[in-house]
Amino acid sequence: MNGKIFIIEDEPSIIQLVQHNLEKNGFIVSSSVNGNDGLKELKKFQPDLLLLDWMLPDLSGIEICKNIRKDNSIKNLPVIMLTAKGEEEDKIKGLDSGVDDYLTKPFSFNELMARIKAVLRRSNPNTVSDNLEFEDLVLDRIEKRVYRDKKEIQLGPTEFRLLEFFLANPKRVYSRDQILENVWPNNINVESRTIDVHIRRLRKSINIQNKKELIRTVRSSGYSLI
Amino acid sequence: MNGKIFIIEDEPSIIQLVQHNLEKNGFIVSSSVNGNDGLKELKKFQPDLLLLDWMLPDLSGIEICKNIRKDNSIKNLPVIMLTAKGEEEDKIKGLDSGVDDYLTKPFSFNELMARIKAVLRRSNPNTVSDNLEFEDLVLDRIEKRVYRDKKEIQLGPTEFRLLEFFLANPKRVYSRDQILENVWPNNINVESRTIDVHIRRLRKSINIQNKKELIRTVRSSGYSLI
DNA sequence: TTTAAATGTTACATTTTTGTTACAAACTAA
DNA sequence: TTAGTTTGTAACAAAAATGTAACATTTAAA
Repeated sequence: MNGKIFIIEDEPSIIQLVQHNLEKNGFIVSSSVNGNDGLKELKKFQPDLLLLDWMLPDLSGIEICKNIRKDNSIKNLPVIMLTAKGEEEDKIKGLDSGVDDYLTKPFSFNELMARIKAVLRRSNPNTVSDNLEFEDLVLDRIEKRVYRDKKEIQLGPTEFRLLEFFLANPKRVYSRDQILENVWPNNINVESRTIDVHIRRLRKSINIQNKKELIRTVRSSGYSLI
Repeated sequence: MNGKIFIIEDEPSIIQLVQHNLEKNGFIVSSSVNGNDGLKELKKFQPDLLLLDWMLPDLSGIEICKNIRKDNSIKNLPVIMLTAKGEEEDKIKGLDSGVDDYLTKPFSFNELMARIKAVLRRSNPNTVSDNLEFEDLVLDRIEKRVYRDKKEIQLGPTEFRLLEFFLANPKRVYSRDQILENVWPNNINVESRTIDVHIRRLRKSINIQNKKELIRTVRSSGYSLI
């Protein structure tokens, strides 16, 4: 993955979080905290996609979007709009102001990632790769296969999702709660110990002889790759 | 089928639709929403055919076409022009500006496909094939026949469509929903178990002794070839 | 109309996946 | 060290997904 993404969002903590995660996924990211600066920097940066906050201190997201559609040099830039919950969602749904997709805060990073990929795939099919890789581990989302050291490994559905989740941000430590939220279907209640068991199953599957352990336990925090 | 097609068209929804369908039919597709960018990207992409909108925000289709015919490196690129209904059709008919064929919007995808094939067959006979192949499996769309290991196999209509669908992207895992959407006539409601049964029928038909199973079940995800 | 083919559905057997528990082992802090 | 906490592991039962055959209904063909 190697696209460029620009963010216009006035909440620094969101920028930081999203930017950090996107960069880990191989994107090149730049950002701005208000609309006017954003529009200027946008043109310099030439992104493949724009993440745009709905409420900004100066211009609204809608206005920015209209400006973009009018400007020939960036007319076709795909835009994903970010809205706070309840913040006139319907309007956005209704308007075809050229927004390619929108997302309601708070959103999970996985969801954002999925949308980004969908939008990029539409506009620029070569930007997105559907393989997740980490060291000698390869996960093919299209064919739903996993390889370690070029040899295929059989995983159950939950193990697959679990690994997919970790691979999006290798090395990052996830708490059991975070894992639960992102890997299990919504609103499903499972004991937190369940995760340990699945981790154990995943470990069993992806470990091969003479190769190092890939899943790290961080006591009282959670798990991560490497 | 393995040609590369480039699209210059300012209406994203048309691009999306056409691109998606062409890719399903095995073409590699790239696109641009305006003339100037299009001309540049065209040369990089080296397509076997160009779908060109008549009305574009910057250059007109005609101008683009003239540019192409002047440029030695892409001089012979076949072009199919797309025109909105009533949009000076006659002019196009009359002019020999090097357009190989033209099509009036709205057009059916089947019609587009037929023209593309016709044009490609003329210019580059090897690009077009109406056979889908995968390993020792051959599906002939014209004669509606299927062969495994050179021996003909009898399939029911649904089995045929099912196999045709899988063959467009072998190895790719499709969910039952995706299969439903693409193989069954629109808006038809069938139980998702129905798919399993048809898969089973297809399997029964295409499996021959001593040959490996061709349809893979991916538990909780769907099915794929190989 | 009669007959055969194609299709959708259901029921049941089989296999796989999953969640939970119980206990052992490892770790931490006092 | 020891007590308390956290994690690893195996086993088991319950739930879910899939394969298969049989049957009823629809559609097409003769």
